[in-house]
Amino acid sequence: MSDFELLDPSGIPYGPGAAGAGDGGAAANGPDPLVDGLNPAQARAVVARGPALLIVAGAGSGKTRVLTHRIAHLIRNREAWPSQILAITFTNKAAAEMRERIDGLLGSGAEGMWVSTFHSACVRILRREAERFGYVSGFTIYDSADSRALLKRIIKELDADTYGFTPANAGSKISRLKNELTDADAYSKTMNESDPRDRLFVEIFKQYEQELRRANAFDFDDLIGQTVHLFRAHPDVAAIYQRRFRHILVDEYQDTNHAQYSLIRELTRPVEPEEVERLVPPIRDRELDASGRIPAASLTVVGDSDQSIYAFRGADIRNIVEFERDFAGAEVVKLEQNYRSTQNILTAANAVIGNNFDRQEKNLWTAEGDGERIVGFTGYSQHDEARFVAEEVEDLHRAGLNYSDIAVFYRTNSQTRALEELLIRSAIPYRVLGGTKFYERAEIKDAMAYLTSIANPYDPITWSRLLGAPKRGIGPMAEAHLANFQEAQGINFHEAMLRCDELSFGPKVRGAILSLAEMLTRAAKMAAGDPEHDQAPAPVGDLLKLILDETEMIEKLRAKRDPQDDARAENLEELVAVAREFDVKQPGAGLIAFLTEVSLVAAADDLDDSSGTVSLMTMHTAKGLEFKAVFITGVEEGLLPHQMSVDEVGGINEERRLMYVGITRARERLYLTLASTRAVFGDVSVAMPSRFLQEIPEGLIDWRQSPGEVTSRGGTESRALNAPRGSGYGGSGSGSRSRTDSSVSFGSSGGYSSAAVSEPASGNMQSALDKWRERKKAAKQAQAAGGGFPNTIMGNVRDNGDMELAPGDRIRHDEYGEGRVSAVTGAGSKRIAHAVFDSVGERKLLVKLAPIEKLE
DNA sequence: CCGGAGGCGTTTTTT
DNA sequence: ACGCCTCCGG
Repeated sequence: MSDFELLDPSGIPYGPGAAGAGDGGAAANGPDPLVDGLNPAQARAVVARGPALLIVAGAGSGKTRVLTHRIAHLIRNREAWPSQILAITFTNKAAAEMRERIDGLLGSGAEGMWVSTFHSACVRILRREAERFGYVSGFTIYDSADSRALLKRIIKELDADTYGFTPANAGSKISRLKNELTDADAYSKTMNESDPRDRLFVEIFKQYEQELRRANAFDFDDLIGQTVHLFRAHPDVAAIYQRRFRHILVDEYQDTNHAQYSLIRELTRPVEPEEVERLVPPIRDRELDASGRIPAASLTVVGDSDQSIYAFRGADIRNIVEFERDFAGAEVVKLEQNYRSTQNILTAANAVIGNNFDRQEKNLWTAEGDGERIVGFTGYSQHDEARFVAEEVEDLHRAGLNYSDIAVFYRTNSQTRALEELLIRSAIPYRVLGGTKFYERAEIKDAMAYLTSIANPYDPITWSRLLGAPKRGIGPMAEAHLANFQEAQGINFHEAMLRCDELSFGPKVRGAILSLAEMLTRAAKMAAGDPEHDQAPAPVGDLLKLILDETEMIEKLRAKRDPQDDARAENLEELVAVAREFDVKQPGAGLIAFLTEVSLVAAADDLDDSSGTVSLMTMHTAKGLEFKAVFITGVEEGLLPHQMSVDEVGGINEERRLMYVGITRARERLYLTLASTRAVFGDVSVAMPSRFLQEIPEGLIDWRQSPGEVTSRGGTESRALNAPRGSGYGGSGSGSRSRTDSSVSFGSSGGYSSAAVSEPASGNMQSALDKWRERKKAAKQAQAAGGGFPNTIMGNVRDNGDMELAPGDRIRHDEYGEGRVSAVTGAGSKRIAHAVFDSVGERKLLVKLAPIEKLE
């Protein structure tokens, strides 16, 4: 991504044919592999020409196929060079796939085509044009954590926390405004002058903008917003891109926000004659229309308003609803035939989404037949639910399904804990997409801070981070002195550190600063290379290795006793591997390209079809993906729809669309699971089945265990169990709570709390506390020894140590009963026993953790 | 200046 | 229940 050419590789600028004048039916006679095999609507979407095209693409209706064929069709018919095409996708992975498929359709030569996300495309433009508005090309891209760190400083400085401002709430408000293309100045004109809180917010916003600029940094929202700003403030720059991109295609258009919409608007403006004159290289006559303008690029958007699920980050459904009014001469093509799912799954999806009153009628259908019924299951708790998922995954796998054909969805990331625990125990390979991502881990951010600072030595957030990692005796005091010096002298942080003799530091601190500065300077030289001495820029892997070696970050982690630190050291080694891989895949691309790629990875980019693992993700991350078997978990009121959404206008409808997205990801098998109690913040509470379940026709769901069964059974059991117990904490008010069944709760929390209450009676408060602490410590140690997976439930922790199992051994499992080991595979803590149980048949168990004992 | 311990807020979804 | 942050003792 070092540079880009405005000319086609063939050397002929803006060439083949008169752009925009194609008649669309180029290959009307004779077979055309790009159109044959498509249904009439799809074919129309491929060959339609004109200023604007909206493809309303229902879930699974083959829109990716249509998009790739459309682009290939344009190129093959010589209506456009690849370099004249800009295709916007939702994730980097989707972009890579689309490029590959187009390559496949054309045989070769889709180079020069821009296929990327909004954010990547904008970074590319901004890096190229940064100097025009006071940035330099090596600018840092702040992720939300960096933004929050900056806001935290500003809020502290302004004492704004006393007015209830937090980095999070100020950040989300700023983000919302930026998505509307409102900057601090514009906002200050519309605000309520008499509200001190509003005035303070404007001050925060202003300082935030200033600090970003001083740091030579953009936040996520800036990437889009500043590009729009660039185009509006510099028509000559805009003209370069307006001229270059003759065909713009945008996927998932229903999830574009105002800033993204504005970007598209800017890019699809004609170039006026006065700008045409200033363009270099010179314009050919055939690029111009009769009035001397370069005509507007043709725009194709693909979307489905039923799948709009990003309103919370500013997505505006009106962009797609009003498209026809917005872009004169727009044609609309509807794709309703589904090629992905069975009819049962589609019927359920249609039934659910049909409850949204504010939509256009649309029905998905398939020619493929009904398929299996949807399976429903209600567990007593989220662990019960997770156990069902794990067992069912194993059954599917035994039935011949690859693990990578299976996905488990949930509404919130916190739901992964219970699922992971059961998957680990069942020895099912899985992968969590999104959540706490690799690049968000502290140790990774620490190491990345060095690389970022090399590219942008003006960035205080990054610099502050690397000063303290690893600990080297440079604390907040030293940092503040250096930062003041840096600002006063107008130099960058590395220079300020090199000149720390001019400040009065003690010898120890001074030495630490100088050796750090020396290392950074050396690394920066390596990164830049030296063209005069024929020295190429150093590979990113070498830079990273230098940093890790000199700082001894890995060694220091290994020296600690905490097993978590071993995992951190491994993560750093993994990072080196990632960098090396980047160097191989994009030789000579350079440090900035690496940093950009890392900043813009999306959750779904991690998906690897060949990994052979079950995929866990939120339903948001699942958008655009498909799997043979899909589990939607936590289908409960308060979770799906989420509690937070019920008060928001349109909140429920958006949740319903989310459910719709989830359902329509499934090709063959769909499971809907829930639990009748769920632990939230540690407290167990009763969960009700989601309203969305009632919207699915009854006969479609095969309930293995219905919500009704569990409530009645669990209720009876739990009442007997908890009869003397009162509500909440104190157990003394017993019996006062037996009015309705809905207030019963299960699980161990009741047991624990009554034990805690009775403790003071038999001793003093102190000893009870000590005992509790000891228990907690023991649990922690056991967990660490057991491989350290998160959120093990206390009392459930197991460690079978080095239990020896051999084929033929009899074992007893807490849930499955007795069985016989048929084989043992794997090694060490990952040893897996394959066993046949008398009651439930074949199961795989992780020897170290499974609740089993060996029978003699 | 650094590490541990206790206190507090946290969870809706993401580029 | 957990992790982050702050406060306190070396």
